[in-house]
Amino acid sequence: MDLIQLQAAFTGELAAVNRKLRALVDERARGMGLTLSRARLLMELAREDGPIQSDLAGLLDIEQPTLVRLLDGLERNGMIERRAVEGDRRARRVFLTESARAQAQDILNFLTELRAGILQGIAPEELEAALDVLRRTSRNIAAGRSAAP
Amino acid sequence: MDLIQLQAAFTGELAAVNRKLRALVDERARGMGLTLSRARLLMELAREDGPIQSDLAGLLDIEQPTLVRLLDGLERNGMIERRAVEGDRRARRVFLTESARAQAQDILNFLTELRAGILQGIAPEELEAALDVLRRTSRNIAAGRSAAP
DNA sequence: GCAACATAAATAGCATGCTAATGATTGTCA
DNA sequence: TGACAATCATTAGCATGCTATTTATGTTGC
Repeated sequence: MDLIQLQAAFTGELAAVNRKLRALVDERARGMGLTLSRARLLMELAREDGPIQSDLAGLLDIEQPTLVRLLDGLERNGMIERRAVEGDRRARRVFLTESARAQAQDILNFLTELRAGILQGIAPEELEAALDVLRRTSRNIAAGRSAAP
Repeated sequence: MDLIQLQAAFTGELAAVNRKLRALVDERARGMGLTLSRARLLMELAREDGPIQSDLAGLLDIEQPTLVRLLDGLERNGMIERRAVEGDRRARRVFLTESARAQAQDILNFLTELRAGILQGIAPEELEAALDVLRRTSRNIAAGRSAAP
C-alpha cells in the first residue's frame, strides 16, 4: 500500500469510525434522552456550570448556531436552563438543572464505560500515538483553512 | 494523563478532526459542486460504474436512505444517472454521466492533494499505526452493537 | 453624544447521518 | 400455487454540523 492509498484509507476510516461511534451512543443512550453531543455538553457544564453560550461553544469546539439548537433540545428536556447575565443583556449563562446535575455522574460513568469498551485491547501507548496523529491532523487542517495554498 | 482521560481525549479529537475535515472539503470543493460524501461516491463509481443502489451503499458503508439523498443531489447536478435493471424491476443501477466521468480525474487529484496537505509531516509508519487503531476501534464498535454487553 | 464597529444569540437554509415505515417486486416453500 | 418472507428503493422525521444573515446590545473613537 503506497502513501496515497494509506492516506485515503486513513481519512476514510476516520469518517467511518465517527459515524459508527455516533450510532452506537445514540442507540445506547436513547433511553436516557441523550446523544453524544448532548452528553458532551452536559459533561462540560458538570465540570464548570454557568458559561455564556459563546464561551461554551468555544469549549465544545462547535459553532454558535449548532450550540443554540443543542441547548434548545436540552432545555425542552428540562436538563439545562438559560439565565440572563446582569450587566450584559445580549448574553445568557447556561446552567444544569437540578435533575440533570443529579444524573451527571451516571452519564459520566456511562460514557467512560462506553469508551473503555470501544477502545478495549488498545494499549495506552498506541492510543497516545494515534491521538498525536489526530492532533497534528487537526492543526494541519486549521492551518490550511486560514491561508489557501 | 490516565487511561480514562486519554480515551476521552481520543474520542473527542476523533470527532473534532472529522468536523474540521468536512468543513475544509466543503469550503474547497464548493465551486466544483462537491462535498466530501459526494466526492467519495463519485470516486467509487469511477472505480466501478453501474452498481445497484444497495450494493453501492454497502461499498460506501452508509445506509440506503442516506445514499438515496446523495444520489438525488448528484442527479440534479447532472453527475450521475439511475437506470432500470432488466430482470429486477425493484433495482436501479447507478452510472456516472459523461461530464462527471470527464471530471473524475480532476476530483481524484483534488482529493489526493487535499489529503496529502492535511496529513503532511506524518510519517507512513505513524499513519499506519493510527489506521490500525481506528480499524480496531471500528471492530470493537461493531462487536458491541450486535450483542449488548 | 453619536456613528461605526464588535459581539451575543437566534434564525434560515443546506448537507449528512440515522431509524422506522411504505410500496413495489421477487423469492420461497408447504 | 399462493401465502409469507425477503429485498430494493423511497419517504418521513429527527439530530448535528456548517455558513450567512438578522436582531439586539455594547464599545469605541472622533
